[in-house]
Amino acid sequence: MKTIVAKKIGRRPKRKANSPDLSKAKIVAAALNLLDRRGLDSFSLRDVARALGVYPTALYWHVPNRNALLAEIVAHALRHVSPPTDAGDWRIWLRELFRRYRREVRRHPNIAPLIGARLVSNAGAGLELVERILALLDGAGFRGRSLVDAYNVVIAAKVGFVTLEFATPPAKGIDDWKGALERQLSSVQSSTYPTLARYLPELANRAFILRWENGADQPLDAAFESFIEVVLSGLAERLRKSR
Amino acid sequence: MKTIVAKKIGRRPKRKANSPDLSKAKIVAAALNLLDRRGLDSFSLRDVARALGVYPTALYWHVPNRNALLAEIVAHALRHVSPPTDAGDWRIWLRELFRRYRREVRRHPNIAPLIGARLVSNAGAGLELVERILALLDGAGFRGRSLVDAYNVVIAAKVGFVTLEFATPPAKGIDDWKGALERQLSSVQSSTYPTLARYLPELANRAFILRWENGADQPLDAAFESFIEVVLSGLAERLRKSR
DNA sequence: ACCTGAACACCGTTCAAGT
DNA sequence: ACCTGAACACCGTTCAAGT
Repeated sequence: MKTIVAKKIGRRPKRKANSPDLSKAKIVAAALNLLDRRGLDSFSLRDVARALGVYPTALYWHVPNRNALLAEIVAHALRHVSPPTDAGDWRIWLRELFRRYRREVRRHPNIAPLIGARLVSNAGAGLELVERILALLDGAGFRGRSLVDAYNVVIAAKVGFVTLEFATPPAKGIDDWKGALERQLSSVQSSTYPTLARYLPELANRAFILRWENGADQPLDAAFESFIEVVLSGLAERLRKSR
Repeated sequence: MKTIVAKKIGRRPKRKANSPDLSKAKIVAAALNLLDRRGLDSFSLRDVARALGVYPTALYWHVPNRNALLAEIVAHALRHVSPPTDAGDWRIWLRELFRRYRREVRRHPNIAPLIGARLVSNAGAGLELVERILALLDGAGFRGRSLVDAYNVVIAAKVGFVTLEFATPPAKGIDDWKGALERQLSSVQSSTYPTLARYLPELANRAFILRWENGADQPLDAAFESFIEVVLSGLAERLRKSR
């Protein structure tokens, strides 16, 4: 009797002293940690549960399913991409946004296959950033359909390059795959592929399609900066023409 | 008796009359067909085997593993992206390349998560296209590090936008996910997100992050064309500066 | 050479049961 | 409310065996 009363009146019981005390935040943190270490191909809910010392099915109280958890992981990993404070020129602001985004993804490269190629992680970051980009482009002078297009160009540029740069290597049979690629490259003849043969030293493992490591091991810094400048000056050109 | 002799002497026995007669080409074709209809999330080797009327393990004689098969699928789906014949200006050629690439991906939208986000499909298309792009950029005037950067910019642009545009919606719980997104958008207040609220009709389901269908149902034609022009004029600008 | 067939070590998810 | 525990319907892959 007393205990029942105490339960009803006292503060929250805390279950047991050293109970796992699961929560969505803990699950997401453990899952991101696992994803960082093992990659998406070997990521499983059962491993997450194991890491938390809990039954696999316990996760389902806090998370609806695997895809939803993956979306939460992405949102959590990118929570600090929040836009920088206003700078004068819109180009400076966008440049900073692109760099910050890449910097955050680089901290958790294994989320790359989840950001560009899956719609699930869409609005995870909230609409704050969307509003800021729209306001910025509006302020720069984009209007109507031009603004919609410019917005899509910005997002595609922001996410596209980074998704490619950190694309995950195959988990299974990586050695065979690497070997095949290296053999393919080393057998390049200047008679059949003259330009490729000439530039091969600068291109091998440092250019898309011709690499066997991703941005986690071989960051494409120079290419990324070029990409930013191309997009920014291209946008500026479009703005000039639209008036 | 007769049959046995005929078997030994006659041309290749064909095993049985209506035998599956498996081959890598047949497997890839069946697999792509399945991928087109069901999506990557529900794609399985066992289903491929079922479609071919064969034991799952039979596939392993022709294909080393699942990832390798996925790479073959992508290569097969994009086999017609071969570069168009030479045009005068490098910009015209690249514009045509971008459009052709998107057109082919659009025929098999479910390969999108395999192209940008997985290194496995790297050199599947062969080095022919790489050589042509390099030669084109060299001819346009890019040299040394500028050429390497320009090449990476071109590939990132070519693959990036399309990967995003055809990013796959979540297979599980799609209704919940859609509902949540639509509710989030319909609750946008002009007091908190003024620009977003103003442009919401043009943006909803027609802009990255704010859509619940991908390019297969809602193609972003205008945005794609803008993206191309931004990249091309940006590259031209860089070329001007580099001399 | 090419496929069958059994087996292994996994999955995500549902649902009843406990506390 | 939150977790255990059993169970279901799957996976990819290895390996021996058949023909």
